[in-house]
Amino acid sequence: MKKITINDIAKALSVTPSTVSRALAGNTRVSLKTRNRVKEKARELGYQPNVIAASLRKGKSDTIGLIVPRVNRHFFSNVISGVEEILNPAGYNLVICQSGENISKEKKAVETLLRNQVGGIILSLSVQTQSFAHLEEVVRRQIPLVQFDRINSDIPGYKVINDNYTGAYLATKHLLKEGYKRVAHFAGERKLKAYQERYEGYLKAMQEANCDLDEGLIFDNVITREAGHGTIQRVLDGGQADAVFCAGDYSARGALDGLKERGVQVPGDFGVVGFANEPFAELMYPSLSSVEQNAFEMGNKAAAAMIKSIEGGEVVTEEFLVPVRLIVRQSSKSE
Amino acid sequence: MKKITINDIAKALSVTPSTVSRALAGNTRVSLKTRNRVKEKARELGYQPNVIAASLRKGKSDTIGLIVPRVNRHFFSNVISGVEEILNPAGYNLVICQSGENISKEKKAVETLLRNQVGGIILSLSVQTQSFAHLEEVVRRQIPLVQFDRINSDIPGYKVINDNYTGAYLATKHLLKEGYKRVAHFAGERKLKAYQERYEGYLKAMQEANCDLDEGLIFDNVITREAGHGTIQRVLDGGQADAVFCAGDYSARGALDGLKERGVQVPGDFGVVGFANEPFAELMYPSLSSVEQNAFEMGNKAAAAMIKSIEGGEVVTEEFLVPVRLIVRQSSKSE
DNA sequence: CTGAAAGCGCTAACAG
DNA sequence: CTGTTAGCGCTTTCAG
Repeated sequence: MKKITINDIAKALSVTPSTVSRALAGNTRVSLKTRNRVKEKARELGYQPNVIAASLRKGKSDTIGLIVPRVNRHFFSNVISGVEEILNPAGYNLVICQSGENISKEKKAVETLLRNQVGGIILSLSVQTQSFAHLEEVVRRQIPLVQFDRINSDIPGYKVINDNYTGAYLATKHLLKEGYKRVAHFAGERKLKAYQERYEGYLKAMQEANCDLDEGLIFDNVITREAGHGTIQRVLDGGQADAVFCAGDYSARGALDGLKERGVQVPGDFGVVGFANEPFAELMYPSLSSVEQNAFEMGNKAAAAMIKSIEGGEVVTEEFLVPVRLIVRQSSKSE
Repeated sequence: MKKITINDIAKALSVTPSTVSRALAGNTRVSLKTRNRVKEKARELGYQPNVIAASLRKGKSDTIGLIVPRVNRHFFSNVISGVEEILNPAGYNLVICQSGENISKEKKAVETLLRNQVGGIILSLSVQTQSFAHLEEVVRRQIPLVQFDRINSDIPGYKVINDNYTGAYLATKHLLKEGYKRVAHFAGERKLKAYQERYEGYLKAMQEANCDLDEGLIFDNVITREAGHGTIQRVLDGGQADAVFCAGDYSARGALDGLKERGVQVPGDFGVVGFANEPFAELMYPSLSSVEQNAFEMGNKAAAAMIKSIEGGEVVTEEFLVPVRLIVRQSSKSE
């Protein structure tokens, strides 16, 4: 029941381990005949390569680390699928870590991946993250780093982001076109670029419509269902808005809950558009209009960028924009 | 920009690498003073242990592999969180692989994990899986294996499962109690124990109610939304049932869609209960009654079982039952 | 309490 | 086309 190694194959065939290693790697410098004998014997003995040993020797591994805030978010789990779809056929393995939207878990995840000598790290920042020493360390160690969605532009390397600006612009414009006049915005953590861009897209649409830009229409850091639910009450009490564009579907859901409780007619008296097109959006009553992000494609692009980084050698700083599209449902109709 | 190793620390302190290794491991056989000097110097130099090298030497790693059909299923992503909650504090890392409900991807995942010398594998079988050579290989190699949810009882090792039987029993009984007479069952792949048990729980409730057990009420392998949608048409055409207990929420959702299209009143004319309590269950209209599985706790238990396997040494075969509960919503009321 | 030495399994110069 | 040799970074006997 001993583990069988290339040495065992070598002995059985009276060749050296180097030859076996080369043969297994498909190196054409060893004769086709030998290559086949080696492969045959390997199968016969039930040989399984020890990638740990190979990684140690090569100082590199074919494992890519992926850090996401949480795997049970529709968006992130689809990104994961997208990443896998590219990475697996290319011979890379994926290790997934969760930061739980928590900076210290994020740091620990980075550290763990580095200690495991991963070949590269793909990550989306936690909302909490404000300091970036852990990312700088990755760069300093020359480990390829690809950021997606929630990124920090100051860190070198490839980045893959949604066209948040356009999505927000379209969503807001749509509400205005449907006849809503005073569109509020439930923003996310604006220190994160994704949320800042949604904010800007919203602003742009409002300015184009010559809306009197009221700071009182902007509510920062409203991303959870609870926050959405609480904030919509304040909006209704103040009476300053008749619609809201939310930077996320969860706060939109909370807002819809709150509106229902207060007996406000949606759509009609109040319009709501979210962002992310979570699976629950189409199931709600009224169904929630939302901006769909192409999570799967983001995953594809991030993985492709990672492979390029690894194989390219040098660090390239470039941002890829993934298009989004507005999905109009009931919550934002004119009536 | 060289990587710093224990040798560097050893040189800087004029001790040997062995001492550094022991000191870092907290071995009390080295003096407290030396231990502190080593740790201090390690910090100063920015030392990061190379777990790859340690794993190679020890022939074991602190990485646990987790194989799930897909991460973007509510149930599985919650299991992941539950597993992480136990594993991380215990000093283990988690590698997550997706089988995509596909036997060959599942086999490849197992192989990859073995090649990476993981310390153990936690998995839930893909629906497709009918042959188990890959699991036997894991056992043969003496790698701890913990199965959860979709398990094969013939493979040795710990198993963590839902109380599927009771859940199905309660769901079916509830429908009967609400006045539905002829309850159909949309079963899953009955070769999988989880689905077989749900089937048996259903049977038991039907028998207790002295229902004329009609084979025509049982529909095998109906787990997707599409299958549920298609099958409910046949049920309605046949007119043999006035309610259905589905082995999963997706088929229940499909059934609900189909019933709505046909203008059948739910609840009232037809009752529906699902299984899994997916997030969409409470949002549907009518909201879907379902059996909630405690995914998070399953994850906890599976992780704890894994640690026990690793630390215990010998293979213990034992099944842990995780309780479930029926959540009654609109779709199964009497009217 | 610390050191010396060997080796986990594999790869990659360098030779021939 | 194949062999020799050295070593990736760490842990662990065995000595002392």
